[in-house]
Amino acid sequence: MNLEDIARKAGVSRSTVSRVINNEKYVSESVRQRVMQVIQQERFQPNPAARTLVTRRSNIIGTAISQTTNVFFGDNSYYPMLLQGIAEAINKKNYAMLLWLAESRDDGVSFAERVMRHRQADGLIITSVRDDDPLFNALIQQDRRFVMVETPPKWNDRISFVTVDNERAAEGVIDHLVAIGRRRIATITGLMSIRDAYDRLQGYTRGLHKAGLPQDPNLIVYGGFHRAEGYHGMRQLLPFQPDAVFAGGDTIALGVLDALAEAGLRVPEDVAVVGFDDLDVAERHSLTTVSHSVQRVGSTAATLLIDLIEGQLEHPHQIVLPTELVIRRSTVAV
Amino acid sequence: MNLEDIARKAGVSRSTVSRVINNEKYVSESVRQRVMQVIQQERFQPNPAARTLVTRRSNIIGTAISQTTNVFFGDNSYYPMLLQGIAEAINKKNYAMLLWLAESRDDGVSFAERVMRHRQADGLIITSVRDDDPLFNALIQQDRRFVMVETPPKWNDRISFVTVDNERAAEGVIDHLVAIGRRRIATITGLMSIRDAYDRLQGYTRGLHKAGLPQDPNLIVYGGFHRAEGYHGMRQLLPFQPDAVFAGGDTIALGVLDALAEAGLRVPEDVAVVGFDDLDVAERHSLTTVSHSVQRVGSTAATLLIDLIEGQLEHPHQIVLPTELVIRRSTVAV
DNA sequence: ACGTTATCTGGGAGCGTTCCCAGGTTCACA
DNA sequence: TGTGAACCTGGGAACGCTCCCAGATAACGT
Repeated sequence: MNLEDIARKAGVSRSTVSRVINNEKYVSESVRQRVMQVIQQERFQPNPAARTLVTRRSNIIGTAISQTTNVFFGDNSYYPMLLQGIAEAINKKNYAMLLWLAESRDDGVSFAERVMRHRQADGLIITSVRDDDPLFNALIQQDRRFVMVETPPKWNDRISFVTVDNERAAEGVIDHLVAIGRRRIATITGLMSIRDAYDRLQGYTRGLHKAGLPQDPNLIVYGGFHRAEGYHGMRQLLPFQPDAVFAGGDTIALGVLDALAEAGLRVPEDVAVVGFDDLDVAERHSLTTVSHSVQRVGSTAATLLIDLIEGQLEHPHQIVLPTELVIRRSTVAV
Repeated sequence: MNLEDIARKAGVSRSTVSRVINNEKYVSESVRQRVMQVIQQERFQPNPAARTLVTRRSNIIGTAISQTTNVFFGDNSYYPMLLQGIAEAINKKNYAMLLWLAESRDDGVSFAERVMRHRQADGLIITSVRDDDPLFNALIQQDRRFVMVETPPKWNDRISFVTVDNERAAEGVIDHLVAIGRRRIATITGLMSIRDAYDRLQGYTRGLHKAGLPQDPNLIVYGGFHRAEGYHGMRQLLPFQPDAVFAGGDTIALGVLDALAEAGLRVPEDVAVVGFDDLDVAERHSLTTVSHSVQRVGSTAATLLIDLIEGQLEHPHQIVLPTELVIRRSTVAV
C-alpha cells in the first residue's frame, strides 16, 4: 500500500495524496476529505524510509549513554530520569528516540563505532563523556550534529550543550555548610575526567577560600560516581574527622551515609552531608542536595537538539540551567 | 557521497561497491581491496534509508514501555535492567533500539498512537501491558511483529513472549515460608490487570492450599507495584497480624519493610518478607526474593524478536525462563 | 472583454540503495 | 579443443516518497 494506491482509490494523483498527508495548502476541501477518508479506511501510513531518503530527515534523534552497565541502573536513577526528560520533549515534537547503552565489555566493535555506524538519527544527545572519549572525537571529526548533556571535556565553543553552573552551585553548598558552623569540610568528588565533577571541586575550593578556611588535602578524596566509592571515600576521610562532607553526586552521598552509619556517627550532628543532583533517592534519605531537575536537563537538551536540526537555532548553542540548594535533614536537624 | 561516487573513485561499478559493502562473494580480491580502501579513505557509510527502502529491513527494533513516569525510575530499576538486557542482545546482532516511554499525561496523541505512527522498527518489544492496552490491540490488529515481556493479558497462542513461571515461583515462596514455620501468610499483589501479578496470586493460593492452610481474605491486599502501595498495604494488614508477607514485587516489599520498621516489628522474627524479581535493591535490603534475572529476560526477548524477524524461528514462539528463590535475611536470620 | 494572479491538480525526476539479468572471463575436465 | 560450470562485473529497474514545473481552472481588477 503506497501513495499511488491511495491515489487510485481516491481518484486523484500521488501528488495530491502527498499534499494531504503533509497538510499542505492548495488542496480543495472536497478532495482533502475524500483522500483522508481513504487513508483512514486503509489505515495507510507513509513509508518512513522513502520519506527519509528524499527529505534527508528521519525525525529520529539518538541518545548515547557511554557508561558501563552498573552505572545505568542501581541506585543511580540519573540516566532513567534523563531519558524520561528526553522522551517528553521528543514526544512533543513528534520525534522518536534511538538509544545506545554502552556495555562493560566491548565485544569487538567499540561503543563509539556502534553508535557512529547507524546513521539513522538526525542528531545525537550524548552524556557522561570523558576527556578522551572516542565517541566524542568521532562525532566532531565526522561533523555530526550533537548536543552534550553536561559540560564538554575541553571547553569548546563550537559544541552545543546543556549544563548547570556546577562551580557556582558547589560554592553555594560550601556557603551553606559554613553558615551552619562547619569548619572541617571534606569532599568526595566524581570522576575527574568528567568536566562536571571537576567544576564542582573548583566550586568547593572557591567556597573554602571565600570563607577564609584552609584547604586540607586530606579532606579531598578523588573518586567516581558509585555508591561504593562514596562508602570507601568516607572511610578514608574518617581519621581526619571532618564535620561535613560534600559529595559530588547523590549516589556518592548514599555511600557516605552508609559509612557514617557503620561508624556510629550521627547525621547531621557529627557530620553534615550534602549531595548533588537531587535524584529521587535524595528525598527518601533526607539528603541536602543541589537540585537541578535531571528530567528538565534531558528535555532541554532534546528540545535544543531538535531546534538545531530544524534550523530554528544557530549552532552552537549553550544553555546553563539554574540550580537550587534543597536543604534537608542531612545538614539541618528538625 | 554515495555508491556511485565510490565506484567512480575505485574505477568499478556501483554494483561491485555494493557487493563489497555487503560482503558478498564473486568479487576478486584485488578489486575488493581497492574498493575497501576508497571506502575507508572517504569514511563512506551507506545511506540507511535507501537501504531500508529496498530491503524492507531497518535493523532497528523498538521497545515500548507503557508505564507512567514514576514507575520508570525511582526504586524501580526493573525497566533500566530490562533495557540493558535488550541492549546487550541488540548490540550483538548489530541492531539499534528505538525507545518509547509513556508519559503520565498524554497530550493529544496517545502513547499507542505514537508508537504505531513511527514505523521504522522491524519489530517491537512491549512490556507491562494491561488487559485493555490499546497498544497491544493496535499491534495485533495491524499485524505488526512483536514480542511481549511477561505473559500476555489473555493467553493467546498467537503471541510470542518471554516470561517466567510466575505461578510456580510464587508457590515456591509459600513452600519456603511454610517450611520456616509461618502460618499466617499474607500477600500484597501487583496490578491485577497485569497477568504476571495475577499468576503470582494464583501461586500463593495454590501454595496455601497445598500446605493445608486456610485462605483468609483479610490477608490479601490488592495493590500496584509501587513502594507506597506496599507501605499502605502492610499498614492495612497489620491488624490481622500476619507472620509473613509475600509481596508481588521487590518494590512493594520495600514499602512493606518501611511499614514494619515504623510499626517496630522485627524482620524476620515477627514478620518474614519475600519479594519478587531480585532487583538490585533486594540484595541491599537482604530481601528474600524470586530471582529471574531481569536483564536475561530482556536479552532473551530481543534475541527472540530478532530471530523471528530474520525468519530463523517460527512465529509464535514462547519462552519460559527459570526462576530461583534467593533466601536472604528477610526470612531467615543469620 | 482581457490580462493577472491565486488556487488547484498531475506527472516527471530524483533520492541511494539492492536485486536481477546479461555478458564476459577463467577454469576444470573430457 | 570444446563445453559446461563457476567466477566476476556492469547497468537497468524498482523501492515509495517529495519536489518542481507545467497546465487547468477560478477569482479579480481594469
